[in-house]
Amino acid sequence: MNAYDILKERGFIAQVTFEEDLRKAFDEGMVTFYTGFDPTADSLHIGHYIPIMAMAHLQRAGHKPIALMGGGTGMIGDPSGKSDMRKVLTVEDIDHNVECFKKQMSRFLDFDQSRENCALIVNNADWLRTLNYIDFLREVGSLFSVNRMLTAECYKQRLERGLTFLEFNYMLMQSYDFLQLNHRYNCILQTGGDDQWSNMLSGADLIRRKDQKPAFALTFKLLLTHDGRKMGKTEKGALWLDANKCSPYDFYQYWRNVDDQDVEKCLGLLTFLPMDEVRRLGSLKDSAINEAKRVLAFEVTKLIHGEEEAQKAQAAAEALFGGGAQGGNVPTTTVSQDALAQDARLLSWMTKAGMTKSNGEARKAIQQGGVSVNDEKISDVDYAFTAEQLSEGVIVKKGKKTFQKFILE
RNA sequence: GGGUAGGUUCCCGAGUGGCCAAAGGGAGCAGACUGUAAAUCUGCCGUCACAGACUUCGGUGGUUCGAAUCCACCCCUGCCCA
Repeated sequence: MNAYDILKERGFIAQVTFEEDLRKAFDEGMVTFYTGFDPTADSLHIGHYIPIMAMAHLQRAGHKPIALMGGGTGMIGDPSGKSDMRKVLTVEDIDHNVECFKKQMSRFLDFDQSRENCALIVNNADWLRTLNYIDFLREVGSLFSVNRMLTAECYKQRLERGLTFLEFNYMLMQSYDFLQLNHRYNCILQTGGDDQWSNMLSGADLIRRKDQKPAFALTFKLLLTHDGRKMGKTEKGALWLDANKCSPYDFYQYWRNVDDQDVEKCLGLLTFLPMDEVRRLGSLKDSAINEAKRVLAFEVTKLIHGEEEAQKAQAAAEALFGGGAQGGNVPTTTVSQDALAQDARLLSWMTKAGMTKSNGEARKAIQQGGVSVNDEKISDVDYAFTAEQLSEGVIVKKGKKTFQKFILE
């Protein structure tokens, strides 16, 4: 099956240039393609996941992925979809973040150098940080029409709110990246999120105009819920792929709780399950669809955190929601003797464990009857743990879905 | 640089001397109903040692018994002009 059709069938594709030519290129041999990542944080989050999955699919189909780290462009900040100018990062921050990204990506892409289509990681700092301004203007700047740039959707909004020259240049930088990758690696396709469409188009255009060579752009759908909200936001912020920033259990729970209407879409985009299976699971109705959600949560957690962690998360979830039993891998907080002696109150421990944002919130949850300890509802706001209790471990439940285990050190 | 409109709690957005921890909406949390779903209804929604106290309305000073509200200077943002 053609690589393009695989992506299409699984629901990845939002916009493409020269659809038929690109499909043909995939058929004719190995296509080298790239996706850019802005290293503005020290972990990837779920928003990066779709492009990475797409890269993985394409690599499995025999094509060669390049993950381009925006070590240079990260110093500018992409204005697309941002209402305010981004904070400008230091060189040290960016270099650190690039390292973190590399690690996480190696779970999905094959970097084995002995393969012809092994994945590459390239940093655009290599050519951007040493760029000569005059040369750049003559070589690239002369090929861009400001008039046309101003009509691009990504700038329109910012024109009303203010746009700095620094940010305005982002499009040129990104286009120049594509040109460089084309020269260095014969890369002919850029993929990315749909919010990048205009930047990507201008890159492909640059190659076509400068070198009269074919170049393509392909965007993926953003991961949205059926009613158009961005997926992957939790009360703690973005859904990070790093286990320290978002535990495998929480990660599993997020997918276990997706809306019915979004299950099939998520299975197609976020797992490698065959599409027949995806469609079967997606067609389940009423409470039967919980089966599909279990599969989704397990598969996605497995891809990101490994099979062992996924199994632990699933076992913990099933024990907790199945009723009573002390699940194995619930997020756990260890309590030292000293700390207990200082403050044994339930509400302050809930806050320390991150179940609630403040003691006040914990207090309110208790007052409203939303907290139980070992399945026993707590109504006393001043409820305190005892050492005997904690030596066995205690499961605290807030609301229907938030569990935390406390155990004496 | 000049003129002008602004900067309010997680977000949007009211408030123009005491009745303001600050309307309304959204998000979030909890309760009911459910399928660990959605929709709906109800309560909560600055912090704390929680019937009380403390800290917030761009920043710093000032006027006042009392300031988110008035004054001065400063910082930031939009728009118009150069």
